[in-house]
Amino acid sequence: MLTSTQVVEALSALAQHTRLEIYRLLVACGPEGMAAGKLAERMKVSPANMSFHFKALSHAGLITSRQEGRFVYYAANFTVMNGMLAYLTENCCAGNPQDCAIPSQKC
Amino acid sequence: MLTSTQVVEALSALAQHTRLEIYRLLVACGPEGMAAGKLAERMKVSPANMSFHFKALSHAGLITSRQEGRFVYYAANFTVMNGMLAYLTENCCAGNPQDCAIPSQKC
DNA sequence: TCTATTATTAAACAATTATTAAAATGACGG
DNA sequence: CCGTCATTTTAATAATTGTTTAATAATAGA
Repeated sequence: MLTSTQVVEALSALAQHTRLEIYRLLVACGPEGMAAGKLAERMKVSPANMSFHFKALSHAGLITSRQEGRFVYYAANFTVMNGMLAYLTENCCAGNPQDCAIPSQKC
Repeated sequence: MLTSTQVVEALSALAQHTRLEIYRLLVACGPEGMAAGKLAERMKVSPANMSFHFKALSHAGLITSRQEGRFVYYAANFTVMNGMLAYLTENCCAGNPQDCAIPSQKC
């Protein structure tokens, strides 16, 4: 279970065009992930800027990294994404995943 | 279907403590929604600041508003939330809602 | 109409974020 | 060790965001 602070952090990390694309790409890449440089080239973003975005994503726990020789591979971590989706579904969707139905009247 | 730009906008709108709480509260409130002032009081936020946050949320399409006498009632709109969840599930979760499984290797 | 109430807008400011360029770190092969 | 490659860090800057205060609408009731 994620705290609301963790959810806000994850939302912030994904609330930016470049980072949402990075995450999408890493999801498609699978558990092996992709080297930082290759990702930077693929996204047409400078390596320094890429590092900045990696930091935001990994601080939120959305990606992991591992060193392999001179390369650093990044990969998507689904745990936080799942936690975020669960939080939004339970707390912001009246508990109805696919069709957020009419919620109970409480005001 | 939401565009990635719409998804980023929705994520940005929710990627802030006060606004996530506003949305949560409005979901719990149901379709009748809640008056702006009451919500501001409940959240311990100044009316002006509240208006600022309302604007972000309604610009993203996450809430709607209606005038009723002197009051303006805000209510959660599930359409965009659903679209956002669908986008994240399909594009950022390898299509596996509740357990984002091991995705296909593409890199 | 005058006044009180409810909410939004505008202006000002502090704080945060995204980007770039330059310097620094760490890893490998000779 | 040296030099090079891959990445990160730092510093500087522009742009965006969140908050406050004051001013402005819009509505309702006396």
